[in-house]
Amino acid sequence: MRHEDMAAIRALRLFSGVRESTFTQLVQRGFFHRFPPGVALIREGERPDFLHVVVNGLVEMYATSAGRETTLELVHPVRTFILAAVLGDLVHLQAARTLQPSRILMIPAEQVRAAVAADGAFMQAIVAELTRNYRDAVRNLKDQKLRTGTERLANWLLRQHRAQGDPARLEIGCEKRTLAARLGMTPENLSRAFAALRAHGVNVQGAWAEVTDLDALAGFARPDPLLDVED
Amino acid sequence: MRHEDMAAIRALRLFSGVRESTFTQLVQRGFFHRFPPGVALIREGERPDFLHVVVNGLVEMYATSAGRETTLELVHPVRTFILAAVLGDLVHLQAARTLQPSRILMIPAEQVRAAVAADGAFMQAIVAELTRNYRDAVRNLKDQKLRTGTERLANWLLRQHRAQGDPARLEIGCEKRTLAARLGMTPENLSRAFAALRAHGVNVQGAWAEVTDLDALAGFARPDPLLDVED
DNA sequence: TTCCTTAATTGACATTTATCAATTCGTGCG
DNA sequence: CGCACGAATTGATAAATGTCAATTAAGGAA
Repeated sequence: MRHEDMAAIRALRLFSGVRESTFTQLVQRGFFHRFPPGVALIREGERPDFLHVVVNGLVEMYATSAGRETTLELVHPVRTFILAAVLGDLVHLQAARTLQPSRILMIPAEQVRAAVAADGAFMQAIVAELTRNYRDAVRNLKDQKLRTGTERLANWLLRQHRAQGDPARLEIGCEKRTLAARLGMTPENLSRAFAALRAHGVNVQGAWAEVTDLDALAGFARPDPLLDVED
Repeated sequence: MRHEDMAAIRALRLFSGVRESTFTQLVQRGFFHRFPPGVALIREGERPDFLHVVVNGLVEMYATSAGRETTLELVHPVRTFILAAVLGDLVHLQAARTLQPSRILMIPAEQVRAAVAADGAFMQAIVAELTRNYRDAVRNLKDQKLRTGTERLANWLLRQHRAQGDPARLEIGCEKRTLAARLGMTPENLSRAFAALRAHGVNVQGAWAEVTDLDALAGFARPDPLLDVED
């Protein structure tokens, strides 16, 4: 494994404060895997074999029911996913697939559970991480229930803009169809939402969006610190 | 405190396996409070003072943004709420108010955090509880994104029917306006959804709903074990 | 009981969102 | 380079949901 990958993984909140021996054991018992885009990593309803860490690429968490499908989250590097299922050995409520060529560290679930029992600091970090996951889910639920599709897009753009360091042009970072599913709308309606935001200082051009009038966009989006700012 | 209340609280997943001394200290440092209906217990954006346990009555968790409001959860006895915020000393993402006269045990947040540090079994129980909360939130998000309003109502009825022991008539348990907000729709649309379900074996009469044709209702609702069955 | 207040329902209409179809755009491959 | 394929956009229409207004139903207080 590359040294900078290791450092990035070590820097994860999930491992902050854990003993060096705990961390090295977890990583050494795990293994890296490369996947092309479109590979199913996790299926709904199955039990977890590995805790996953996206080191490179992009992973989509999605869910289906009665023939419909939606995207719940996009997992960028460096982040873990399916922690809750691994800890409780519970069936996956979400499926996962690669959207881009991705390198993923897979740590055997049994190792994670053993490490939790052995290292109190790791358990503390896990409590913090689960708290974060829970609160992100609540924020997503509020976003979905309290805002229209165009408002969700506007606020997503504001969050991205900020996360990317307030650039002149921000990168969308995934196909628009994926963004649409993530925001809980159809691709057609995402197009119309982008069109509607032209009147509020947003210009889309392919995979990039230019924010020409931040105040106008914020005026329309009405961002809410409890919804749009992480802890 | 009544003995049966104490027993019910002790039986909470959150306290399963914790040392007797941990439990008694938490409860003794806490205190009971009675509230009439409609009392604001928690405000969004504030920091947690107490971990709450609903021992009696009914509490609504709700959230607002940009002038809109929605219900995220109804907390029935005996259940805790705002655990995640208490553990991390994080601002509340949800507000809480009583819907019925309620008795609530309030445990100082500082006590909870101290107990976590002192009792490993308590921390384990907390990991399990946070996992559950997270997964419930994910289920709610899937419900919201993958189903129409009428389908959410149909599946809610199926879950209630089962939870109440498959009775001939099930109790709705709250005002319809509250149920509407919980299901992410307006009271008007809830009325229409109930009307639509008459064709699928459901008869509403005031605070009760009669399921005359379970198969028909299930055929319409298309319940999903990953969505409608708890772990 | 009767009155009064609020919840619930119903209807008419507006808005939002989804669906289907038809182009257009963009990118990668031959 | 041009072609081919999938993504994205646009238009037309339908379905779902929200809003406003009016009416009915239900529950609590005098």
